[in-house]
Amino acid sequence: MKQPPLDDRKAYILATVVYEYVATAEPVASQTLTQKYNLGVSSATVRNEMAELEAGGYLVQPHTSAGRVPSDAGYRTYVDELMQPESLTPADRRRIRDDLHEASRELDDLIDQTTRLLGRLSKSLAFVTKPQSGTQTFKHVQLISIAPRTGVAIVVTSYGVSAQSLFELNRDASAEELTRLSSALNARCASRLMSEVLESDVAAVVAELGLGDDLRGAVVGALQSARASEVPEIAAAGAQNLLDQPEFADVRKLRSILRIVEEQRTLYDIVADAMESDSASVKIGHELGNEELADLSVVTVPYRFGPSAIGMLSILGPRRMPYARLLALASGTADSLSRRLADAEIR
Amino acid sequence: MKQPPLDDRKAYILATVVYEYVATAEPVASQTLTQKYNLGVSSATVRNEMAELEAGGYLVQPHTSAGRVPSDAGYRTYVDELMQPESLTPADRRRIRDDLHEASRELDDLIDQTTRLLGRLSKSLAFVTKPQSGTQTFKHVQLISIAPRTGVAIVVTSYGVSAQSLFELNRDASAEELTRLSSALNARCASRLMSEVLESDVAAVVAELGLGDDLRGAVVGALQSARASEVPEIAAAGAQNLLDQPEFADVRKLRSILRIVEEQRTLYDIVADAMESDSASVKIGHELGNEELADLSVVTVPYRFGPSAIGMLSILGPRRMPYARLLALASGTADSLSRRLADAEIR
DNA sequence: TTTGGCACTCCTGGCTCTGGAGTGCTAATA
DNA sequence: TATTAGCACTCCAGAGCCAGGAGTGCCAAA
Repeated sequence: MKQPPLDDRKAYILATVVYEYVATAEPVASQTLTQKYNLGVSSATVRNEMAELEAGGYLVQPHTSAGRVPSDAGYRTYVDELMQPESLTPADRRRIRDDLHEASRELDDLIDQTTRLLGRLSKSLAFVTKPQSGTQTFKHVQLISIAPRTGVAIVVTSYGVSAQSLFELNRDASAEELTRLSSALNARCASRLMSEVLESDVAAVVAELGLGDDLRGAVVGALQSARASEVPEIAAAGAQNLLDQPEFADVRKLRSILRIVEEQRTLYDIVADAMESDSASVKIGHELGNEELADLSVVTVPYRFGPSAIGMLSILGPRRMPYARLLALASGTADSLSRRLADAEIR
Repeated sequence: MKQPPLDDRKAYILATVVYEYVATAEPVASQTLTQKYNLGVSSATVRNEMAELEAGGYLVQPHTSAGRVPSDAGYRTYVDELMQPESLTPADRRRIRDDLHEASRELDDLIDQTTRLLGRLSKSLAFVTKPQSGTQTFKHVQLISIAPRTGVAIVVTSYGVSAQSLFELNRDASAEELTRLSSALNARCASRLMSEVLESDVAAVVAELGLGDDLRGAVVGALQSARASEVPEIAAAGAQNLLDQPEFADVRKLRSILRIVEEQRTLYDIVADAMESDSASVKIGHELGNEELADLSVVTVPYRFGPSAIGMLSILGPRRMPYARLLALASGTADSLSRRLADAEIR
């Protein structure tokens, strides 16, 4: 498993094997390469090179007399060093623009629609984490009485309306009372980061106005649901696209995936460190850290609100995926989403 | 395909075949019946009876020398006339109560959680339509200014907060102005059915107060998203459960299903007439009216808000499903959901 | 009307065999 | 030394075949 730097010809052969395997899903034979790509050498030479690439850990042979298939390390080298970055096709670019342009302004709906779009374009399973609270700022809270002893607290953040929560009171609260509380809270907390709007702020204001514990609870509840939870919600779409891939001819493969999508925790673990690094990331096979997902890969790209990443947009597919194309697709979609969010920002 | 009424023994045999096939997924042989169920007759007699049941269209034979399997008509007769209704097991009852008790009070979340619960309990694919507007009444609208020229309109209905919509204005609107408009709308429309709150009402109030077209648009937008659309949203969960069933060993089966779940239209068509009839309904195989779903069945049960059905709760599984158990499960869950909604009602 | 008996059908799984694809190695060549 | 033609070898995929067994249908007897 020594991995010396590859000379040009080996690099080209590795890249070609990946390319061909991605396209055909069949182990790649030396002869296929010499026929389809003009290497200028015979298939015997290619065989020698391939044997060395296998010794170096870049290729594997499903069985003795079969062609070669890239290993995790092979894909990794391809992604890091060999592949030609692609840019979006005009058709895709237009499609993204149009779809997101007419998308909802509500944050949740916007994320859902983006996820579905990405699923369709990538013909894979797409998933998108909903924004985390990092840069979300508090804009407004409003308490409304909607029935005797019943009210609703609405929290608006810079991303838009992000939570409402019903509450019940021990007694009727007058409209003025609620308005006074709302105004005082707004004055005290306006434009702070959501993470810095604390329960103690609420308690202070409520105490100052001489109001009851029930109102304090109502506001705190609404703030809590407005703050993203530790594991953000994740929207997913396009699972059925995976069924077209030959690697899922066996149903058991699929079961693990569907289960993982349904319990979002694992999905989140996969993208969490990409979120940290704040840049595009590709995880290949065993790099996903989950034996059940060992023949899958994930491409992850952050989307932004202003300067900082607030969520991730991912594509999950067979390890044999068109990495360059999917990276372009994810980046393009993330850019559009970021722009869309910036436009809709509440200042 | 004559279908004379079945004598007792034939009925018992048919019921047993269904029961056994549901349990084992293997064609049922005459000997299996005589061994496992004490029929008091020999397998030869059972064979004769089964041949007649086949002539009557209740059973089919996968091939000449195999056991029998129920036909659509066989299942239908079983469901309509032969099966023993079940009631919930105490364990399930407790599970439903506990899960829904700690569920969210927000309508959307509540439906999502109910769907997941039903998917887990039924070990099948569960889907639940979100409420349609039939009996939803208008409770409250509130316009809030949250930034210069930007506001949000919140609509609260009897089901709870059901829509918010951001709007922009040509000019700054004062808080009083917005409050006045909100109050006037509330006074005019309180407790009307959502379907009877019309754009003309909004226009009238806006005109009366001498306000601008932009405000009118804002309110109308919020009302529109609060009204359920023609095809309501449908929550689905548990697709991966289907993978455990032998009928999905072939991946192509699954593809159709996942596609149908993703585009909700077909799902809605399936339950739409059950919605009309306002009672539990079972659709078996071809009764679903879709060749791709011909070896599936669906159990559908309405849930209520007060006296009238506002949505449906369905379980989709292989035609070979435990009908009595799933009916009990769906009914029990629907009851709990209805009760939960009634408790949370905003009066 | 029921039932034991029996011939018959058809599926399933295992086995063998063959063709072909692809390799690795060796020896010749540039 | 790097390349290549040639060839033996390996292994898979698919076809064909066979045997076992499960289950039926029917007949004739009870």
